[in-house]
Parts: sequence; C-alpha cells; structure tokens
Amino acid sequence: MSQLTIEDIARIAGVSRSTVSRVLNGQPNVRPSVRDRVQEVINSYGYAPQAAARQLVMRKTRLIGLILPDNAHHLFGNPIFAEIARGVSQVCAQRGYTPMLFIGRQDMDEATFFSLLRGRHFDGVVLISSDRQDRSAAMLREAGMPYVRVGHDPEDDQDLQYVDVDNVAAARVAVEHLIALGHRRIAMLKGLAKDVCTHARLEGYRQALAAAGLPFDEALVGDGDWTPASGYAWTRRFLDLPEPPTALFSSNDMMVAGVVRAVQERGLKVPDDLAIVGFDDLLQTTMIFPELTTIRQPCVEMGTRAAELLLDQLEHNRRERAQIILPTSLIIRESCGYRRRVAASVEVKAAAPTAGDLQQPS
Amino acid sequence: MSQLTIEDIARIAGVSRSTVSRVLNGQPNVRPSVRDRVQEVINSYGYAPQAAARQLVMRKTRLIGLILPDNAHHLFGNPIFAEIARGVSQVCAQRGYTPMLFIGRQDMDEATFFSLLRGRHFDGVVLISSDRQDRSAAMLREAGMPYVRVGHDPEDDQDLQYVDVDNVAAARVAVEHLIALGHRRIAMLKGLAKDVCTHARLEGYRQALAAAGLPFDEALVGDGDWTPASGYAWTRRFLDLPEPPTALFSSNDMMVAGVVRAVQERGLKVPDDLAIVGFDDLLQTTMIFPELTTIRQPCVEMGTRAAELLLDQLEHNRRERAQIILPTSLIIRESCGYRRRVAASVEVKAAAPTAGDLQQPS
DNA sequence: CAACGTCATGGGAGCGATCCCACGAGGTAT
DNA sequence: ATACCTCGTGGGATCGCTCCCATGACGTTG
Repeated sequence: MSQLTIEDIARIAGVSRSTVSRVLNGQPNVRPSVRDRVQEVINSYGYAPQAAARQLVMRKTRLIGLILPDNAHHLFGNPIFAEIARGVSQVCAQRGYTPMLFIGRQDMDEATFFSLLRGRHFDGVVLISSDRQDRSAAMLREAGMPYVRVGHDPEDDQDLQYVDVDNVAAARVAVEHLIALGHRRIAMLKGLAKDVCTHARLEGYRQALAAAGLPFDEALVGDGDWTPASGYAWTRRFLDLPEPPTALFSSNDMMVAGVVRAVQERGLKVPDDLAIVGFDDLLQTTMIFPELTTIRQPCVEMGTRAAELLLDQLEHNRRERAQIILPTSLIIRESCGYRRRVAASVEVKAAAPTAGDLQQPS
Repeated sequence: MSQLTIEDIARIAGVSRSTVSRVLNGQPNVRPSVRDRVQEVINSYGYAPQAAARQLVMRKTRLIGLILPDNAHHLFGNPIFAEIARGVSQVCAQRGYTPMLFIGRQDMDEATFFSLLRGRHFDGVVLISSDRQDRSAAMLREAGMPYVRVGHDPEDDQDLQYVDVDNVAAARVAVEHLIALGHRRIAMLKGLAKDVCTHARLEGYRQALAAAGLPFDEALVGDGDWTPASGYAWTRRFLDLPEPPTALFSSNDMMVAGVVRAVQERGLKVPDDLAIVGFDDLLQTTMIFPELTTIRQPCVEMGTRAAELLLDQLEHNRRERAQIILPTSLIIRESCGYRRRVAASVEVKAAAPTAGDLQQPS
C-alpha cells in the first residue's frame, strides 16, 4: 500500500540508492553479502521499482503493444489472432518484454490514439492488419513508433518489416486440390474487400481455374464478410443456381459454418453434394462438421517471427527491410471428399494429389 | 522522430514550460491568443507529452488493465470476453482512460507479474475470472492495485467490488423451461470444476429437478471443459445410455457445437430427439444449428458496470463494498422445441411457460 | 614503499513533466 | 491615492529512478 521508494529500501538495508539500483538491475560490483541483504529487504517488503521513474531515465518501457484490426468483434471472434498473439507473447516473455493488447480503438479518436503512441508507453508495436484502409501503420510511422506488421499490402508497401503468408499461392493450392478431385464448378467465398488478403485469395482462385482451363464465372464468386452469416447467405444463392457448384473454396473457416448450415438445410451433404476447402485451420471448427479440409496458416510462428524482428530492431537497432513470407499447408480432412476417393491410409498432411509440394516456400 | 520536450515547445512558442503545461491540461488562466499559438505549435510538431514524466509527478497513468483467465485460448475463443471488454472500453473512453489487455500471463512467472503490478503501469484493473484457483485477485490485493472483478466466489469473498450474474437462478430457469416442455430426463453438461460458475449452474439444475420432483441422476451429468470437444464426447455417452435423455442443458454455448454434431452423427435431430438449452448467447452459434435457446448474460453491461465501479473508486476514492448482480434472461429460439409446441406468434423474449419473470432481479 | 589498478560504495545531476509560489499588470473598492 | 484582489506568466522544486564520477580500501607490481 505504502509504496516504498528505492531510497526507503536503501535506508532499511543500510546502503545507498546506487547499490540498491545495482542489485535491482543485476549489475556487477556488489559484494555478495550486501547483494543478498538488499535482495532480502526487497523481497520482504514486496518492493518493485516504479515504472514511470525508471522509464523517464532509461527511455525504455519493456512494454510491447499489440494492435489488431479495428473491430474487437472480429478480433476475439477469430482465433487466428489469439494464435498470433500467443507467438508474440512467447518471444516477449523469453526476452523480458511484456506484450499488451490495445482494445477499444474504435472508441477512440485518431488524435487520442496518436497521443497514446507519442506518449511512449510502448517500446514498439506488433500491428496485425491486412486492412488497406487501416490508418494504424501510417500513424505508427508518423509517431516514430517502431513496428512490425503481420500482413501487408503489396501495392502500397511502406512497411519496412512484415511477416505474411503467400495468400495467392495458398488459395491456388486449395482450388487445385478441388480441381484434382474432379470438380469443374467451384464456388469461391471472398472476405471483405478492404482486406488485402481477400484479393490475393481471389487471385489464387483465378490462377488455379486458368491453369486448368476452367472458365471464371462471376456467379460463383460470393462477396462474403468473414462471418458465418455471409457464408450461409451466399451458399443459399449458389445452391439456387440453375447449375449449382459441386465444390466451394471459402476464404476463411468461420464462413464455412454458415455454408454447412445452408447445405444441411437443403437436405444435402458435405462433401457429397458440396465439397469444401477452407482457410485458416481454426481448431474450433474441427468439431462441428465433417472435418474441414483447409489451408493452415502458421499463426504462432507469424507471431514469433514478428516479435523477433521487432525486438531485434529495438535492441540492436536493426532497421533494414525484412519481409518474411511463411509457408502454408493444405490440411486434408473430410470436407473435400478426398478420403472417400483415395485409400484411407493416405498421409493427411502430405502432398496434395495435385502439385508436388504443398509447402509454399518464401 | 526527434521527440521534442515541453521545453522545446515553450521555446518555439515563445512562452514558458508552465504555460505550455497549462494549455496541455486545459487549465484556465491562459490568454486566448497565447493558448491558440501554443496549441498550434503543439499540433504542427505533433508533440505529445511523454507519459513517464507525467506519471512520475501525477501518480496516475490513465491506463486500465484488463486481465482475463490464464489461458489465451479460452479467452479469445469465447466471445463473451470480447463483449465484456467492449463494455469496459466504452466507459473508459468516455471518461478519458485507455484500457489495455494483459496477454501472455501464462508465459510469465508470478514474480514478474507482481513486479508489473507494483510498477504501477495501471491505475486500476478489471479482472475477469470466476476461477477459484486463480491467484490474480490475491496478487492484485497484495500489490495494492485497485481492481473490480467480473465474476466472484461466494465461498471466499475477499473481493470488495464485483459484478456477476446469479448463475444458480439462471440455470434453474433454463432447466425449468425444459421441464415445462415435458422433459423428464434432462442431461447437464458442466464446465471446468475450477470455475465457480460451474458449481452454481449445477446447483441451479439440481434445484429445478428437485422443485419438479424429478430424480437427480449422476449418469446424466457430464464433466465438460467448456469446449465443443467435451460436448461431443459427453453427448455420445448420453445417447448410449439405456434410457437416454430427451433434453440437455449445457453450461455454455460453445459445448453445444459438439453436442449437435454428436446428435446429427447418429441421424437424430435437434430438438425432436434432443432438446437443448445453452448458456451465454453467443452470436456466433446462432448461425450453426437450429437456432439456440439459451441464457443471455448481459456481457456488455457487466463490462460497463465494472469499469464504472473502478473509475469511481479511482477518482472519488470510493472503497465501499459494491457487489452487483445483473439479471439474465432466457432467449427462446428453436433448439428447445418450444416453437413447435406453442403458437408461432409467441413473443420470443417474453416469459417462459414456467415461472413468471425470467429477468432475475438482483 | 610508492605508484597504480580494481573493486565496492556513495552522492550529485538529470530525465520531462506538474505544481506551487512569486511577481507584475490591471481593475475595483475604499 | 492607497490597498487589495484577480489574472497571466515564469521559474524553482519535485516525483523516483539510473548513470556518471569521486572516493577510499585493498591488492599487485616495479
């Protein structure tokens, strides 16, 4: 309660401020017996140095900010962010930093956010965003706050350091897999247009169709918004088409929940009537349906790599460009119908029946 | 980049530190023309005071910590936390505070966590936890950090201020609803034993059975862990019983995902073969099944109330006991079979067919 | 034994804000 | 005209740390 200061501890231990400070910071040149005595006083009084005073002189907080897409809903709703955060957290803890997640940016105006950044509460920031309209990156730059981004925009690349996956290649592999299973009419569920990866995944879809000589049909492309509700609505439309698709590629796993509901509502079955491949590999969804074939993103690793880049930047002042593209993989389960056509003993995580290597290297 | 200080701004504007400080803090006794000039300099240089220096003298950070149950998985996986956080955020923003979410406490030892608290990075904390073993509350008290808890433990109530719902009453209403619909064998899916609300919800189940003169059958109580996987496993067991249940009450909505899968796998239907009532009212799940009848917790309001208590405590030094129990409500949809038995025009959110008022007042 | 390092320790300066008080200008009441 | 208040402004002290430098004890070397 009382909030002791370093001076109090020094007096109690019968030494000077400086000596207590040396003990606190693990510096050398303290007699072992003195060190022990001071440490004991610190422990018994539960003393910890006041962060603000330390920060003022050190110019470091050892706090790392984590910023997610504006909408908190999105954010908690989609477990991939939790995975990325876990990666960030692991590296931070290991290297003596504490990660803190910004919440409620939607309740905050830009000026407030900017002041928060300039206030130097954080040494650096991991920004998770593939949103083209998101002003966060610009504000971080303007505020002179070091940051590493997870996700990026190839068309407007002001981000010095980022970690991402090759969304085009990943989507292409997903769709090629469906083509290899014999499907000719393959629907595609897009995410929100503001997110860069939405366009990349659509491009992958196009490329796969083109490579197989299949026509691109606008009617088979649904304008989703990442939510199950949009998956539901679009699937109903697809199934109402005169010539409905026999397969569907969804830009994320969450929308698949709605897709499956729509299919079942018609008395149809997955994968027999509609084969599905998703994107993200959320653990949650594996429980719900015929298990989902999907593209796995290495979320935890995206987090660790981003944190490592950031901390290297902070500690060794590494400011060179670093743009890391991590490999994704196609996880074959039941929703694509593969197991029904191929021997059951097939190694699930191994190569797809299509192109050789599913690990897209950077 | 350069990181100007208040002194620099003062020099540029041709005034003293004190005047700039007054402008910064909106204090009176500054000539309007001077105020404007200073403000303009501040804006044009993008100056914001360094938080650490300000904190040192003010002894306030205007940062609020948000602590969730240890496991980040849990946390992001379950959207009720996002809702609570949204409530907290709204109130904080309105009153000039910034909420920050702790992540990675599982990667941090207790001593580190304690130092973090004593470092006074935060003015106060909203602790979301119904975990009996969770040491967070004890550590907060030990560190002298003001906090308000969302969720509580009636058996060990050291928490001065908390916000919660009446879990016993809420569960009782859910089960009474199933009983009123004619069910005699009603299964119950528990949550993790470490969470206090698990026991409360079981107690509500017992009370409802007892009140209706129905026997309590151990075989119908499943030891869930809040995840869909446990709902799946236990439902399979229930359905294998010689005399399987015709209805099920789940302690949360997430487990219901697994329940439904198990039911469908057997070629059975919800609610015809198994009527279901859940708990939480997650938006997500409404997409997946026959729409879920469930107990709604006023999550956002729990957040706002907790934040209000905390900020009142900080600003007006209100330290009296404040224990707020918010009302829950039974949301009747399709999964309980109510609509099939009663006229379709029934007001859905109105009273259950059983006890009059579904809003359990505090 | 003098000169010189090395080690353990203490004290002063300073980080960048806020806050209190002093001070002068100007207005109002006596 | 004097006393007194209010308002606008500036400068010193201060918050609790870390860092730099001075100092003295002790050991090693020529």
